[in-house]
Amino acid sequence: MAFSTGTIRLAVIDTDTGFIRVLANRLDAAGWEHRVLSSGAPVDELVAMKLNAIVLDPSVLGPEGWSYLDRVCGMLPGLGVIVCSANSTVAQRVRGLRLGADDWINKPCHPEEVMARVEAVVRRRRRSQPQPESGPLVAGELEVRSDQFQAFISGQSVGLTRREFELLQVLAEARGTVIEREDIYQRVWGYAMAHGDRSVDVFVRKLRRKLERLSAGWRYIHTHFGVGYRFEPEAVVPGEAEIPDRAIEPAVPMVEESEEIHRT
Amino acid sequence: MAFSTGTIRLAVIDTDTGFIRVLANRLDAAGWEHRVLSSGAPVDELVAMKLNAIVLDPSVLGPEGWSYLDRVCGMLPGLGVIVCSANSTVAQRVRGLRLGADDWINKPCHPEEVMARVEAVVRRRRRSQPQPESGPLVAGELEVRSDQFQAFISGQSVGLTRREFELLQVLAEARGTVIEREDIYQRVWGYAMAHGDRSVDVFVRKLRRKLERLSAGWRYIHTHFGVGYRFEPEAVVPGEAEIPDRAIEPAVPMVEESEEIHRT
DNA sequence: AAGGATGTGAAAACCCTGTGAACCGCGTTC
DNA sequence: GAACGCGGTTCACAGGGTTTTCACATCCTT
Repeated sequence: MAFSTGTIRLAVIDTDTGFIRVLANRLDAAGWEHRVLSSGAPVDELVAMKLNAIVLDPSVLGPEGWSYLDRVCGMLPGLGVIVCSANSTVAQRVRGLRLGADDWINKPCHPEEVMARVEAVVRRRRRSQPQPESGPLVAGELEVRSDQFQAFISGQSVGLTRREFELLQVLAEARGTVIEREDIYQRVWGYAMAHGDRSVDVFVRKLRRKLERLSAGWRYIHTHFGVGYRFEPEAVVPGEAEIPDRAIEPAVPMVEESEEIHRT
Repeated sequence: MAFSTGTIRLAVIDTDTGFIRVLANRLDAAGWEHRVLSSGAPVDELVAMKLNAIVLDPSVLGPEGWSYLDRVCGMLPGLGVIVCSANSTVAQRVRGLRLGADDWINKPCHPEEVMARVEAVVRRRRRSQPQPESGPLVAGELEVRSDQFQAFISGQSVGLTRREFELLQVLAEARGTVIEREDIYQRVWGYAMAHGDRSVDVFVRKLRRKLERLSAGWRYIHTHFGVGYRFEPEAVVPGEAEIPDRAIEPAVPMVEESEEIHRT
């Protein structure tokens, strides 16, 4: 499972329009979620934004700068704080860093460097902060627990192998979205899928079988012909199941055909 | 692994005598344990020093600078790396930070600022693991006492060596959670696991053997094929003999039976 | 109906873990 | 100073679980 950088949520607190515009461009290009604030937001608002880091120019806060910095660092020990100011002195930088800032950059500065420093700060924070562990993902009767590398149905382990589990996780995390085979392969195997490789199909088969054994009344993985697969827990209606002429795949009841097997 | 909170252990890799002398004075005054190296030490030597951070001037390494930086950051993800160089370009700083450096300072610089930045980096790394040390951890018949670097079963010492104890501690602290081999190695040995290293397996074997000798009725360490190990005390049910009764592939047999290769 | 795509079952290839023992480096003992 | 005990590392092999590969059946779109 190779997560790329994992997108970063960032807030920029500054009023220097030139700097902001250039930086925002780069942030957009890199796909970071960001927001620009023209004044110091209350700490609880920052909390609500669920940020990874903030870039702060203390000059927009005036004399309140130090106390604001202190408050933010104290209240949000998990937040990365990068100060970016013009004309700072050594004493100021030392004071800021001791107060809890993670880095202090001098303007003018290159947006690429700002981003690299934010990355460095967030990287180190993530490494040490054992992730809050997003609670177990639940869907239908299924429970996917990433801390166990395993899925459970009514408390029982589904007995998935590592690959099977990662496949399920990739699909389940995209709940409701169709993912193409190439993407699935890329995300689970970590490299590009060779032409004609059937691994994904085979693993979907194994997954379906194991899930079905413990959760017979539900269907979780749906096929989208010519595209890929989609995860979506759906209770099987007794009446329209088990169509005799298609003993193998009742997961695609004819009634829903246009919905199930449709290449958009 | 767990360093005390106060003092910082630092290595300075530089040959700039003026800079070194001034910095060393401050470090002494602050009571930091430090060492000056005039060339890049092999990674395993750095490991042995149990450092919190290094301050590195890549110019002493010549063209090897980048690869050295890469190697150090890759092998010692827990080490704080502060690069301190003269005449660096934005591109160089970005590259260094992306390679894994935590900060990049330009010379000339004030020693106080260097120290403040080192503190900031180390603080980031520590902030999360302030495990105020809970009392002795008890699991099944086992009692893990970190204050004695030893585990006990019904009052008797299990006779663990240091590595064995640290392995047990890492696993036991994560009670119930599967930990991957790479993570285990990283946390116990302190640096990245080389591909193909079997140390973890060997130590798990030793641990299991010693635990079993004094607590025959319990199993503590469970294997998760293709992933790693999980600590969880489980009483052995007399009725269920260790008969590897691998019946005719029930596909999802693992309800709660196999004890050695147990994947929940 | 043709042709490409997916479902299936099983064999073959590959990789992981358990295990015992040799091998090293170090500090202690004789 | 050499032998010895200890802890840690590296090897090699066995056994078996996992992944990949195949061949064929079935299904969908054109």
